[in-house]
Amino acid sequence: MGAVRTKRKPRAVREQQMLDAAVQLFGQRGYMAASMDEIAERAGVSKPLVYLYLNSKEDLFGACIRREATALTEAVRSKVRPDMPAERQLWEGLRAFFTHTAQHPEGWTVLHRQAHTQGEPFAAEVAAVRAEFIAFVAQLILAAARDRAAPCARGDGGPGERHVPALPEHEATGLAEALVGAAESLAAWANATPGVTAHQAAATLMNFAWAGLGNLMEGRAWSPSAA
Amino acid sequence: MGAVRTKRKPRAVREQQMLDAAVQLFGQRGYMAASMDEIAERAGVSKPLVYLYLNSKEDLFGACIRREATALTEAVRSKVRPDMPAERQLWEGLRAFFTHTAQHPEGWTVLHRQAHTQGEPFAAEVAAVRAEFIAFVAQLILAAARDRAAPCARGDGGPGERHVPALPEHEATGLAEALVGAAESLAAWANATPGVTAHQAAATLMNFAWAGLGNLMEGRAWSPSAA
Amino acid sequence: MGAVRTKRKPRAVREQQMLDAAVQLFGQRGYMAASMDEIAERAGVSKPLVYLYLNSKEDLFGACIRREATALTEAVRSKVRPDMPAERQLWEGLRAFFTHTAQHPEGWTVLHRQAHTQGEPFAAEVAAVRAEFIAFVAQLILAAARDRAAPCARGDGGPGERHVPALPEHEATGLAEALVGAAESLAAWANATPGVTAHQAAATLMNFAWAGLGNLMEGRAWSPSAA
Amino acid sequence: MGAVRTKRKPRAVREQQMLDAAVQLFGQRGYMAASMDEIAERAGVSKPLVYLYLNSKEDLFGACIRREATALTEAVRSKVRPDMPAERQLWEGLRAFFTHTAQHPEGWTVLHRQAHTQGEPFAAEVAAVRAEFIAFVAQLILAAARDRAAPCARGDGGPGERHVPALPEHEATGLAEALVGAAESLAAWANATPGVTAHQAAATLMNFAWAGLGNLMEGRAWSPSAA
DNA sequence: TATGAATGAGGTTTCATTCAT
DNA sequence: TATGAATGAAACCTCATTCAT
Repeated sequence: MGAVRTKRKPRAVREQQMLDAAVQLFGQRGYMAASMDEIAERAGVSKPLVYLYLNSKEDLFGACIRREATALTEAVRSKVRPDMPAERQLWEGLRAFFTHTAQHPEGWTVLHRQAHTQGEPFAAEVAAVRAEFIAFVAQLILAAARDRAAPCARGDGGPGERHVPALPEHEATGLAEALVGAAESLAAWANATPGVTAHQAAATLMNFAWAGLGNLMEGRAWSPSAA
Repeated sequence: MGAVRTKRKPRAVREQQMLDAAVQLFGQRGYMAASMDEIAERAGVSKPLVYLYLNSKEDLFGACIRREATALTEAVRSKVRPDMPAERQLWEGLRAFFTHTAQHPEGWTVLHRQAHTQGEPFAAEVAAVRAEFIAFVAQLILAAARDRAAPCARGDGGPGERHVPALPEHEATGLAEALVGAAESLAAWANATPGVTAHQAAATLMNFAWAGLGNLMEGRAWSPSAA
Repeated sequence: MGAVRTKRKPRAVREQQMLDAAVQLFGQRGYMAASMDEIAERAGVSKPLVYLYLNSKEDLFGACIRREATALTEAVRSKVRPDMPAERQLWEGLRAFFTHTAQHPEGWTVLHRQAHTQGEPFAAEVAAVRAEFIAFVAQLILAAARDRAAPCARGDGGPGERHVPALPEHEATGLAEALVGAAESLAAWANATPGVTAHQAAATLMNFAWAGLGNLMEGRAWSPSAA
Repeated sequence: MGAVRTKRKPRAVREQQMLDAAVQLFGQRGYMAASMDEIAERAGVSKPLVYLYLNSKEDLFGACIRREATALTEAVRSKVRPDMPAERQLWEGLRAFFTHTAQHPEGWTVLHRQAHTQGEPFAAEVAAVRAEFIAFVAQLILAAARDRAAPCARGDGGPGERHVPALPEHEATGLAEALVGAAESLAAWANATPGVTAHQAAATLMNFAWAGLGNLMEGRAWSPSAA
């Protein structure tokens, strides 16, 4: 069965067909359970052609990961301008993220679920992309901390004013990790829950995170002793 | 080569050996890449015995998931008493969660990474456990909302007092999803980052989440128009 | 069709069946053209069993080479006693060699034809066995040279007597190489020519070689200028 | 990667390029392990062109064998004149043989090693060439026998003179087989041993063979009872 | 209870070969 | 003349699973 087998397309076209099929199947079944037979069939080509163009199952998987990671990164980057205030950057970034993952659910599954599961070449590859995201978010958090601190610094300097130290970088990374983790989880949830839009998911997360971060930066840290 | 093969142990003991081996290997290699041969060898028994006791690879994987899910649930439940305030419940629950995942990294990997990537029987099983967690956390959030609302309600009732409506359940679920997602992510991060203790991970997450939730419940919701 | 598939034999038996089949097919078709499918079928077992016991096609081929090389070496060694005179040792060795190669033609083909053809692991293996043979024959030639020289030395010592220098080792190796090459070639010829017995082949080669060697050692070397 | 692909060469040139590449690869890897892909690449042409000119892998291999066999035969034949004495013919022929095999090692490998190991079409082809060589050498041996016998016959006819019967043809063939086998073996040995020249190899073999043959023809046959 | 012996089915990969231009 | 695009067939190898003891 499979797709109709059209003939004699240029290489680039066929390669995209293959990657599309592969992302779908890797997303649905996982790396090992997706067979090259099935991928070739869904791409509408014969198996040898897949090997001719993409070399091996591992290489094919790697190509999928790279394509999807690049697409996601681009989608987010294109919406985030460095001259926006940090808060706005975060909001736009999250919206782009949830929008993209909603439009490419299999791609997102491959990146989020499957790539980690396989051995070192792939785990490392997605880990690198993810680390970039984390670092970016950590920078935003630090920038936001400065943004909030500035008005205070410009304040009256009266006796009640507490100096707000810059958030330690190490702490910012932990927070970024939490935020990104929450985002990843919400993306899967939004994809699986009908009626939840990307906009809503982004708003939920901003609600959850932003105000909390604000409090935190103003020195009102939560402490176990309070509980 | 393989564990020492001692003889004639009672069934329960043998079964635990097998599950231990299986959890290790499923965690390290994934469901498909872990072979029954290797599992049997690492368990120190012959392959037919594995089949005699656990029926099939699928059943074995299911048994692993159930055992690990139960253990994790138990670990958390045993630390959370319903008569604690919601905030304390959340704190203790998170601490238990991070402690357990740190002590059973392969089990956590099986639940978090591997179970999702296989077909329906397992994804559903682990999703069910996760849904319980989410529901529990959502309840805590709603309870906390009430806790915070109560003092206000008991307040002076002066003109400035705004009535805080109960957080809508749907919203609470989204927040719980985000919190649990953040927790899962932090668990993996803490396991992979030397020097991060379960205590610290829990505190980071409380810091991140709790204050924000508080703000949110007091009506200071974040809104995109502000950005 | 293949052999009748009898059941539940002990491992050692099955392994010999497999090696028998493999030697036959490797001999007839060559390493690459012989398929594991066909080997398994001819051995009367399923393919996975071949892999279970012999690991891989390469290992199987290696096992064949080692078995056949050992058998040939043993056959020759068992007939050659170091206390025989060199001439007798050579004769008995050649007879044993031609007898064995006549009785195990496929084994001989594997050693002589196929093993060289494949990459390094095997070429080296047979080259090692062959080098042992060459060295052994070279020793015999040198010993024979001494045997022949001795009576002369015990001669009258008159003015006509020329001292015969020990044959240089390097030369002996070249001669041994030629002799062994001739033997190898004659073995194939004898196998392919009906009516030529091992005894005759051995006698032909002794005729060809021994007298010539004798002349050579007595100083009557052939020289191009004579031609 | 691969040879530079120049354009529009006449067919004969292209064919030689292909045969050159094929002989190299068949010699290095063997018939089955050499792929048409690699041959085409090394020849600097596309694969369909190889098929256009040479039809199939089998035909290509056959063409290689024929080309190399013809070249070797020509090289030897051009140095051997029927009016030379048999001894001289043998010496010149051997020298030409060792010289040619040293200059065309892959071609020699294809003829000596690879052609035999494949199925019937090729083994027969190279066997035919070899049979011609053997027959030629057998004739030389018989001729030499007559050369040697003649002077004796013309001798004094004194009482000690034994009549030397013409060497039986069957015997001559066996001896020729041995000689050619030795030559083949020495060719491989000389190719693999640095510092051994074609001249030396030829001399070694003449030394080994000629004197022995002489003895043999003079009736001093070796006999097992002597050993 | 426990295991050595055995296999059907299916995986990835490669190859010789052809079509359409 | 020459080639990029494409594939049927078959190779090696592994796995989950069962049988007979």
